[in-house]
Amino acid sequence: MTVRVRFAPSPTGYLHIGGARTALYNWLYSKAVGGTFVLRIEDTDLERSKREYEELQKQDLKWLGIIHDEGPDKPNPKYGPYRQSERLDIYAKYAQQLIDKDLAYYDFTTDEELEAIKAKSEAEGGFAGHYQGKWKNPEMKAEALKKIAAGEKPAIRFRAPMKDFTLQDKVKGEVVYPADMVGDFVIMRSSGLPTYNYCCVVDDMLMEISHVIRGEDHLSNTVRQLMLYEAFKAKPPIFAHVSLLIGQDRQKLSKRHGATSVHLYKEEHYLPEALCNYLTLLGWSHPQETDIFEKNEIVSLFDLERFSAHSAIYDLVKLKWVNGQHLRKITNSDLVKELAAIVPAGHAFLSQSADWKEKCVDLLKQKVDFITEMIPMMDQLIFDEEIEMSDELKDILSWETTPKIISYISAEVGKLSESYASEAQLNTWSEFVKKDLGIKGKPLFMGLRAALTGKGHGPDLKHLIPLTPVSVLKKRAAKLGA
RNA sequence: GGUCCCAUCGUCUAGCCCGGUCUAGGACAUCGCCUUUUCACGGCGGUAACUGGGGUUCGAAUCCCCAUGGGACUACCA
Repeated sequence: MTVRVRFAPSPTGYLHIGGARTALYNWLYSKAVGGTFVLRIEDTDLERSKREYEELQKQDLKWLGIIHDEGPDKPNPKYGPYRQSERLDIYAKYAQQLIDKDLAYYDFTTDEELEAIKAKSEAEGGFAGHYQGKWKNPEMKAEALKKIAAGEKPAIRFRAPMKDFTLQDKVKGEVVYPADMVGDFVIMRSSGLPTYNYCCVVDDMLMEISHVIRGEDHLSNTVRQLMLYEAFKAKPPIFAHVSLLIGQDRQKLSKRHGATSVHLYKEEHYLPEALCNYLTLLGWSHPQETDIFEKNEIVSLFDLERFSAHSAIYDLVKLKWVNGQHLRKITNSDLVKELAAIVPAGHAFLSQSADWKEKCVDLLKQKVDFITEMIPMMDQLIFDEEIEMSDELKDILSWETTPKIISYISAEVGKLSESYASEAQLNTWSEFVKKDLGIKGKPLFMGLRAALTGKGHGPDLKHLIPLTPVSVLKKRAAKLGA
């Protein structure tokens, strides 16, 4: 069986983190079974849909490495077009078929009348929003055609069959929808635009989508789609309704929970593979319980059997850790490139030697979880000439041995003509302090650190000092001496 | 309100389908120790969970029912 999956976003905003997750699952599955991943744009909501958002979402997907095989920019003539706004004639044609078979009918009810009906049935404790059987009068068709000829614009409503429907969902198992669950529903709006549950079915059917992996929020609606597949005498795809992402308060993930748009993570220079890694694990489990991987590494073992059925809280703390793990996997030369790209123009990092840069990132990546944190860390550790009087530093300065070390280091640093001190030089200083000044143990190392860095703690001096410009060392020593 | 879905450490989860190997495993976070004469990274260890109640069974985290809690849907949004 040829597997064809799709990701079908609405271009009404940036790519949402939840959308990215379902896109990822679809991508993973298509790769796992050698299928085709289709990108379809669901832009039938003319009010909110914008072409620029489509572009932005595509960029976000690309950033994540989720590349589609078919889509508006990679059309297959057999299945396109891929924007619903460009398929309006198709929806009209299929709607007409349903009308002809009396599986759907014209509906002239106004919004106000609808409201009234709804209010009445709710007041009676009945089925709110169920319009079953209301318009089944056969004479109404001729009358409807007359009205249309006169210029009235009706909606088209699908006649919901009064029977149970059963779905075999890959995640939820067997789901039974009772016969009176939904009433006749609109498939074509009076504006001529199709509704979601209808065009989704027409498209999935025509695009020969074999598996629909989507959010659980569509589970209830699936019964409408099942009805339509039956009306079209088409075999429904295999469905997998993955659980939703929620916030700390267990409510649906929204803006008030913080960063929910993928582009925000891109701007913050999160590693795309780290985001994919984290998102994959939020609802799917690795058979070996491995928790750090790149998406290419798991395509061979990805399947639809390992989804969890309950929703997951989106947790930035764990994402931070995952990002740090990926950061430490990047080679130093690649990391140098990444860092060079985000450092402010004219930053001292850029003018250093290749060797210096590699050693620098090697040192920094042990200290942080995000690339962006490397810049302030580097500034503080290496280029900062100022001395900040922390309690820790004050304590070290109060020892009687420390001033001796400072005056010695100050004089020694002053003698240096090269740009950087070597590790050997550091050893010489250290030996002198130990032998000639008679300082050893904690006072030696802490004092040396204070004299050279102006700080109470930090990375190993033998790695740090060769990276620190002598000019900075001189200024620090001068300030400490004063 | 109605219909549907869900329920294991604070969080993500393994185990559940095919009951015993579960005194419930892993990861994040947290705490402690080791390493580093500092910090971080790393290593080791601790605290911490089967929502409740019935039933089936020799035996239930695993199967069934009810309750409770959470969520989704209930649009001429997607």
